[in-house]
Formats: sequence, structure tokens, C-alpha cells
Amino acid sequence: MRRTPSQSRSRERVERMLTSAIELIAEKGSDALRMSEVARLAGVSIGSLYQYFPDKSAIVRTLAERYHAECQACIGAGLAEVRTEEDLCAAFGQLIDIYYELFLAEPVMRDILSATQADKALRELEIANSRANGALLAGAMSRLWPEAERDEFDASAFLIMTLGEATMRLAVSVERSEGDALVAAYKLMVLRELRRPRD
Amino acid sequence: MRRTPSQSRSRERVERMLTSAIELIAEKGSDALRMSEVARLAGVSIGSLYQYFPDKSAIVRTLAERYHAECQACIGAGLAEVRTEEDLCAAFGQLIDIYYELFLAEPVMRDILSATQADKALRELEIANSRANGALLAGAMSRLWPEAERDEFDASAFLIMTLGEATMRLAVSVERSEGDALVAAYKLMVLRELRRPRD
DNA sequence: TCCAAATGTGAGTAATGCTCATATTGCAAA
DNA sequence: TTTGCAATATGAGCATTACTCACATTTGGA
Repeated sequence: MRRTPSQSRSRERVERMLTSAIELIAEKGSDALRMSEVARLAGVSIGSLYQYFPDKSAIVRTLAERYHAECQACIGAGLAEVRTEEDLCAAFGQLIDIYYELFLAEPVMRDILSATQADKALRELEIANSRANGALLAGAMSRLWPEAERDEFDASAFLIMTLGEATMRLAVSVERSEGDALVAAYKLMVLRELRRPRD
Repeated sequence: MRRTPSQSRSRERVERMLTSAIELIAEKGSDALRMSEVARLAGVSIGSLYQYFPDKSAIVRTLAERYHAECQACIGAGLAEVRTEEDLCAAFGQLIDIYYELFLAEPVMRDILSATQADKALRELEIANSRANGALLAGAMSRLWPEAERDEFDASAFLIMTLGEATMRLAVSVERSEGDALVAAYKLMVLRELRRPRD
């Protein structure tokens, strides 16, 4: 953000810029996003756009950050009440379904997240998000199995979250029935991982 | 390919273009790849570059395709001799190690593959590769368990391959010790999947 | 009412993907 | 060897687009 909007007029204009960007990404993909089109669709000038976003990737970053914040809140809430292994599996299975439905309803998310994968500067964002989500899961696991070393779960939880994103991106890129099968396979694999006997 | 080089001079020049592209991607990332720099580093003119590659993404596509072909050959060879479940697990575990070592030795692969993820036109390539690799694995599985329906393994094998790529991309993006742990976690997860009792 | 800060504007600049008219080289038939 | 055509090579230049900046307008408070 180059400048933080303080008056309500500019706040609304920034929102229009972001919703216009989402619409354009949904239409033609994030690599075909044009700053001039964002400005035109939002009904603002190019200059205004650059007053609030230092460059094009800042728009994608803002969208990705909002999505990540929502996801982390959702995952945190879903895992907060977990008390038993059955709880954990039920909760995580539900989270997978919610995630998949979200991706199906908003396929533009795939484009936004794929864009952050390619851009060197944005990749860190994606990794940090999976790491944060993984920490939530590892936390829930170490509450369940307090006798284990906490960091025993870190790699596994981090991986599960990263691969969850990858699964969703793939699942919404193929035809619906195959996507369903892929998500089901991921769920089986993860739930088996969460149930594996601790040593 | 806009034009197929038939004389040895042009074949060598095309190779120089590709190795220059790899070098530049390794240096600054695929999003910072400049056609003029590829031409300069390869010692050819801009025009020559465009005689063999219709656009910039064609260079990335060529690099990705070569890598995919190598991988498919390697995976096919690794799984060809599999006769028992123990064989399969041993072979696949080895393939994971080989893959990881390849990514560690050539981190530029991560950038090339990430680039294909972001570009709408190139994403199909990545999916097709995982699908082909998955078919190799599913084939090995259905040779092992001939009583099962062949397509029972398809989704699982496709997913394992896709997530393998995602794991490698992640593992080489974090520090070495964490990357090792992530690959180890992936391996455990996959081998458990391959050993799961058939129904 | 008036001013300073916030906000808005769009023509213009620089960077870069890509084209095309032209020049050069390689190869094979005469 | 010579000749002629196809293959190959060139780089100035065009079109597109991210981004800047000098200036205009609006807002909110004193």
C-alpha cells in the first residue's frame, strides 16, 4: 500500500479496484490482468490506482492476503474445540469439504493463488500461509498427544496444509467428477496420517 | 516451435538459447526472464530467437517438456520391474529421493515448474505430466493387485504425483533441514498409502 | 470562508514483447 | 565450379503496457 485511504470516498474506491481486479482475473486469468482495465472497470484513473497500490503484484498480494486471513480464521475456529482423535478427524474432514466448496464456488481463488506461486516475491506469502495453517494443526495435535514432542508434528502439519492447497488447485482444474475423486483421495490420505499410531 | 532447425548450425543455436534461458531463470526467476537478455547471452539476435520460439512462454514450455520427459522415463524405468508390494514401496521411496536430489542440484527446476503453474496456457502441461506419471504408478499398482478395478488407483496415483511435485517445490524453498523433514513426511504418507489394505 | 491535506487525473515515459523487410549462408543440382 | 533457392540471421522499429508526475479538485476542520 502506497497510501492508506482515510476518507470513506477513497476507501470505497479502493474496494472497487479490488473487486474489479477479481472480476478481471476470473475472466482472463491473473497473467492477463491489465492495470488500465482495472482502472476503467473500477471507474477510476490510472493515477488513483497507483496511489493505493505500488505495483500490479500488490493487488494480487492484497487479494491473497485477504483470502489467507479468512482461511486461517476458519481453520483456527474449526480446530479450536478438538478434544479427541475422532474430533480432529471429523473437524479436518469438514474443513477439507468447506475448502473444496469454496474453491468450486470461487474458482478465481485458484488463479490468485497460482499467481503467488510463480512470482518470486509472492511465493513467500503462500509458504507463510501454509506454515501458519500448519501451526494451527500442529497445535491441535500436540494438545491431543501432549506426551509427544511438539515439533514432531510440525513438518507433517505444514505438509498437509501445503498439499491441501495443491489438491484444491488441481481439483478445480479438472472435470468435476475427477476433482471429487482427488479431494476424496486427499482426505483419506490425510485422515490416515492424523490417525497413525504415535511412537 | 515456429520453425524446426534442420541444419546443425541452427540446432546448436537453439540449444544455446535454451541453456541461456535456464541460466537467466536460475539467476533472477522466470518472471524476470527477458527475451533480449536470452538473445544477448546466447549470442544471437532477437529475430533468431523468435524464429524458433513463437513467444516467451514457448521457451519455458520447451524446458518444462524436456524435464517432464526425463521424469517420465525415470519413473517408468523405476516402476517397470515391480513385482511385489515391497518392490513398489522400495522403488517409489527411491524415486522420491532421486527427485529430491535432482531438485536440490537444479533448483531452477522449481522456477520453471512454478512458471507453468501460473500461466493459464501452461497449466495443462503440468497437469498432463502428473497424469502421465500417475498412470505409470496406477499401472504398477494394478499389476500388483490384478483383482482390483484398474481405475480404483487412478485418482490416488494422480494425486500422489501432483503432490510429489508440490512437495519438492516447497522443500527446496525452505532451509535444508526443514526440506528434508518435509520430504520424509511425504514419503511416509505415500508409502502408507501404497501399503493400505485393498478392499 | 478559507486553507492545507487528502484525493483524483491522464498525458507522457520507459521498458519490453514481438514483427518484418532485408541480408547472409548452406546445400544441391546443373 | 557455378547457380539458385531454401534456410537462416539480423536489428530497427512498432505496439503494448506498467508506472510517473505535475497539476486539478475535493474534503474537513479552524
